[in-house]
Amino acid sequence: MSVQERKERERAGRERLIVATARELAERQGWDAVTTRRLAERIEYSQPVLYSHFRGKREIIGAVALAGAAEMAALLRAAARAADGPRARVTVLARAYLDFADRNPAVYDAMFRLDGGLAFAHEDTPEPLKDAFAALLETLGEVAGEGVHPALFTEVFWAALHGLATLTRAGRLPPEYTEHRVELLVDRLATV
Amino acid sequence: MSVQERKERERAGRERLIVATARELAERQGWDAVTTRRLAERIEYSQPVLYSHFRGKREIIGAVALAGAAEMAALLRAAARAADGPRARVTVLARAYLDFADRNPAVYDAMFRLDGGLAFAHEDTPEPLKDAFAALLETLGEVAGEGVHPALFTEVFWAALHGLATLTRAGRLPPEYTEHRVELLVDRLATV
DNA sequence: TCGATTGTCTAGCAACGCTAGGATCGAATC
DNA sequence: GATTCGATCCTAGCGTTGCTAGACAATCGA
Repeated sequence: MSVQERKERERAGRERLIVATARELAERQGWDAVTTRRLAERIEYSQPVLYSHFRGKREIIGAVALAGAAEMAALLRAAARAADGPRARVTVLARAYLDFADRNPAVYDAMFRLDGGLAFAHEDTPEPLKDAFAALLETLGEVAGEGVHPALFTEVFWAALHGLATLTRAGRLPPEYTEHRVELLVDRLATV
Repeated sequence: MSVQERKERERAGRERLIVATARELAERQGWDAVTTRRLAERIEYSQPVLYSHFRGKREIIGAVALAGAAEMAALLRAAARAADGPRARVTVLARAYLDFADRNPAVYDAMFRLDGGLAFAHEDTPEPLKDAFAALLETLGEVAGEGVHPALFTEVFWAALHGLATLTRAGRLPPEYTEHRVELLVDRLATV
């Protein structure tokens, strides 16, 4: 029995290694550089081993996305806790979101831009993703305003942040005015 | 002299054929299906011919993006013209934008999600892209509000639309409430 | 009519995601 | 302690990708 448990532990450890290595490689050189060959080499196993853990590259991206979502949710909650008052919380939340996207572009892409084979906006959405949205909702729901559904408000606010994050990184928006854009967004969207 | 002109016309025609075929194929089966081989087969030339017109696949995506930008700019202006009053213009503009993204997902991706090797937010940005932004600015600048730079306001509004478009199509946002989100966005962002 | 130039194609390179099938190793049995 | 047997892992290879070198043919100027 203990032998089998040890094997399962080792297997789980190797799986974490795969995900962490994929993330690191993607963050350092972009997702295009995350090939099954390179990834296999880094973890010091052969290619087929990857396929005993994941169906394919897509699922590896999905695993990175889930880990990232958990991390992001924690960061957002920590940021919100550190501010006083609904309005201030929204501002620091927005900054924290964009900061996360800026510091972890590959993880952010795995979560929201790439196809990681994950379900969204359904009841079978993975827990970490639902929780990341919940983290946004907790703070943004406070400033949705009268008669506006908090979830709908959160979706709109989130979409705006997502747009700013992706367009800025793609070079579509000059980065120097990000702070002004955030201020404008919070000013207009948040009631109070 | 006339011979050379004829050849140049034929060459230009073939280039348009390449771009149109790439667009059609991408729209029908997604950009992944747009391989140099398939594209060459459709235009009834061999692969290397593509490389005598474009540096590579990236530049073909870029060409599709430019054509799409011109088309989008015209559509946005037509939509805005059809509405009376600044506020109504903003609403139809937003709907027209999301509609374009929804009807031409591959072109939209070429413009704003994929790397088409185009410059952005610089003075050497291609004219069609600057003009598409200008089309947004013309309508959105009217409702930026006192003391808010029209371009900055346009960027924020655009980012929100872009977020809604991409997150919805990726299945991150349920599509059934799109109209409510647009209403909320216009309500809050537009002054007047 | 002949050489040069232009245009196009065939063939092939390295790298990709993914998989079939054989070797190897460790645990359980006699 | 030797032997079987199943799980584990690797070698090798398939089909496809973007892109290119070099051969070949058609066309033009002299």
